[in-house]
Amino acid sequence: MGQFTINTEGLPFSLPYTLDSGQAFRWRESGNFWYGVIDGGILKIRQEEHALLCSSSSDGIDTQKVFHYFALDEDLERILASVMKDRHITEAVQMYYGLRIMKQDVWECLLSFVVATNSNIPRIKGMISNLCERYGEKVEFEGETYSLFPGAAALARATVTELAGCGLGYRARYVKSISEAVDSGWMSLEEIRLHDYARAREILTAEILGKKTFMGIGPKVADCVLLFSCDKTSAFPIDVWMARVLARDYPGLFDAELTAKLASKASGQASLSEATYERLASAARGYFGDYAGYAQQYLFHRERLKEG
DNA sequence: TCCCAGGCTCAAC
DNA sequence: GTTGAGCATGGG
Repeated sequence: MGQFTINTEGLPFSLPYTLDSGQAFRWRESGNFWYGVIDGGILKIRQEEHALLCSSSSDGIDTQKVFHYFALDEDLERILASVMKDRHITEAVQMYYGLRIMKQDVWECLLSFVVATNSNIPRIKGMISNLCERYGEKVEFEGETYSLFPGAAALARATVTELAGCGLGYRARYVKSISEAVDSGWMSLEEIRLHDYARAREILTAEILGKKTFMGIGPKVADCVLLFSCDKTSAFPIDVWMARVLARDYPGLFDAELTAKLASKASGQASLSEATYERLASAARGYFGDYAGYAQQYLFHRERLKEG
């Protein structure tokens, strides 16, 4: 039950670019305000010239929490300067200046991107919304009822059929087994967060006897989770949109063989093998540096909006 | 109606 | 190790 204002003078930040760039799927805009869930409570937020006007459903959500969630404590100017290596990324940065990589909850981020595979953003929002409405705790705020993101225990209790009923399709069994792994403590998301990028990614995509430890988590999902919720800013997720950008604007980064595989991925004809994905992402990380993930997000956002 | 989507799994080479 | 089919579903 708090209202507070955050002074953002001299702090490059765009709330709409950040919330609408495909890194989080639960924020909703209504009447000049954005509504979302942070830390088990509701946050209502609007950006003005030099301030963020905030209201929240709980006292736990304060200036410090909001600052951290939107990564306002990061030196964006320095970060962007470090990735502006060419005219393509420079143009994207200029167009969407102020877009930040949020620091999301790991569990919500992991489930969201597992569910996101081979789907599109509007539909992803629908699937996640269904999961929240059916399995999430309810919170009252300003006379309306909001649903929190369901915990691992609640989803582990659901049957695969029930989960599929949320529109998840074949992803339902991935959600079920990952929920069970987290609920039982077999998979520790907080521990994964503590490792460096390479090790964390190794754990997420590990295999036992030639089979995935956690079904539904491939290299791309892992990169999204690491970038958006584990502070691994060098992670460079490559989906069809990014394959398109790389094939068209960055052919010089890869040899002929990799460029050809990028092109077939970009046109939806084939998906990338784990080894190919790693070669591509590694080249991109090497080129853009420690904040390659920021470059990726600006390029992704621009590419997606080109369609209109 | 058809095509596509913040890909992944699994069998077959 | 690489490749290719199959996958559930709904938005455009």
